Amino acid sequence: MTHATTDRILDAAEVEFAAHGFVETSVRTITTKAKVNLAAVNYHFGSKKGLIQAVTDRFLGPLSQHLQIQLNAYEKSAHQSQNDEHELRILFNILAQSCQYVAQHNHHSLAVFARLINTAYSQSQGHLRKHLMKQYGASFLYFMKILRQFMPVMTNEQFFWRFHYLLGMLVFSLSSSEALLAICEGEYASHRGLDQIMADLVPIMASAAQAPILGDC
Amino acid sequence: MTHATTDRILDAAEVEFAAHGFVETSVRTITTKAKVNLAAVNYHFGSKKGLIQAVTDRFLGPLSQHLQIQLNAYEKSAHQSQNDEHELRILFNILAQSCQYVAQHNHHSLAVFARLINTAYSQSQGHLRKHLMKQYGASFLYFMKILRQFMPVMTNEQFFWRFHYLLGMLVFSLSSSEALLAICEGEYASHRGLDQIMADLVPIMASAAQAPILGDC
DNA sequence: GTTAGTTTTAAACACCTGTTTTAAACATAA
DNA sequence: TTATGTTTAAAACAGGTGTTTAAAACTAAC
Repeated sequence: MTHATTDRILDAAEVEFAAHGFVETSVRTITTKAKVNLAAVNYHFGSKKGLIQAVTDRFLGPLSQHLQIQLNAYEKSAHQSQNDEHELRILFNILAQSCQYVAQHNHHSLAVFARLINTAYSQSQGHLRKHLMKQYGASFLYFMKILRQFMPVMTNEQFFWRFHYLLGMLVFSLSSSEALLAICEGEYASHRGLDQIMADLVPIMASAAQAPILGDC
Repeated sequence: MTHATTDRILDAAEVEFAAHGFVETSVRTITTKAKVNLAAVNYHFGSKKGLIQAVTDRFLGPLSQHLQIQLNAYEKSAHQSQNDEHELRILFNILAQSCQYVAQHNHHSLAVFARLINTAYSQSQGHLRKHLMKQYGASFLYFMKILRQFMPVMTNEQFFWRFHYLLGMLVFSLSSSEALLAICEGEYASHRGLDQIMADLVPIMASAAQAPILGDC
């Protein structure tokens, strides 16, 4: 065992952050759940901020790596783009499968990750956003660059916003999946896992990506 | 003047909550910005929770009322449904305009509202969610009922999830608008307000509502 | 003008926060 | 074993949190 302490801290922090947000969860509850001394967080991660970044890194590192490889393979293979929507579905499917690949050993971690991104954007955690962009910006800019080719009929600005609208749908759906499952509990027979949700979203995102831009309705 | 104090508190709280979230903003900063004594919040609203509820009620009350009236008017007028997508756009536009109508005097309230919905759904224990559903659920079930007619080619279960995917896109986009604006600050010339975002989303949601359901990609 | 009810004020309360400190325990190599 | 570096431990630190208290100020009715 290399460092059981840091891993236990990361595991506990992941769960608590996802459940209650960054600000609402204290270092003390994390160290208590991890059965670790209070000072361990500052010793191993420097600060609470450092812990937050470490938690997200543990997920985003493998994700961006896997995504980059898949996108490289996609670009290498000839795509005579028969159809923009078809290519968009392939690309969103790559994103979905990269997420599932990273979360395959820990099914909770995908929901946790989505909630982390969600809170990073909706709680004004500017430091986290900047860190994420600095660390993993390249992978996602790469994804955006490829995606851009199949969303030609819009300006760069419109594309930027459209992309984040789509990303928002994905992030929110995953991070509120527990609540939604609780709502329709007993209502519907089939149970929807996160993989099912992501599969649902692929064609929806592809359609939404191609929706026209209207000045007025 | 009936109650300058409570109104000043609500106004200040709205701005701060929208900018920094519920947890990150302290009662002290609110009372300072409102130029009101610290104890005023607890005197007039009982607690910080009470203040949060008052802020959101000031938005959700008129919103659900306005929405209900508009939907009633929509149903009364004959709609020979030439086209599902067209009707969907009209309905999402009604939702968007209801939000804008309520937020016309205080632009921050919409972001606050979106943030509240977001946290209500991503919190694992949905006390807030249940409260909102009890108070304003009727209006939104009404909205869902009308929407359902123009999304016929899916089961009730599929409709339920699809609806929340769309809602998620709206909620996330509004509640993280501040972060998105910070990201593309200086990058693009035109400033995107919340009303612009909502206008963007109307055709996108209509397209996403009609996206096909695929077993596999 | 006096009284009763409401609102505002300043101070204090009790508690929780992230972080630091100092000493002890542990591990590893000479 | 001794020496060295790393990790853990308990305690304290300095500051911020929501809330409460008790006195003061104000407002309106009689």
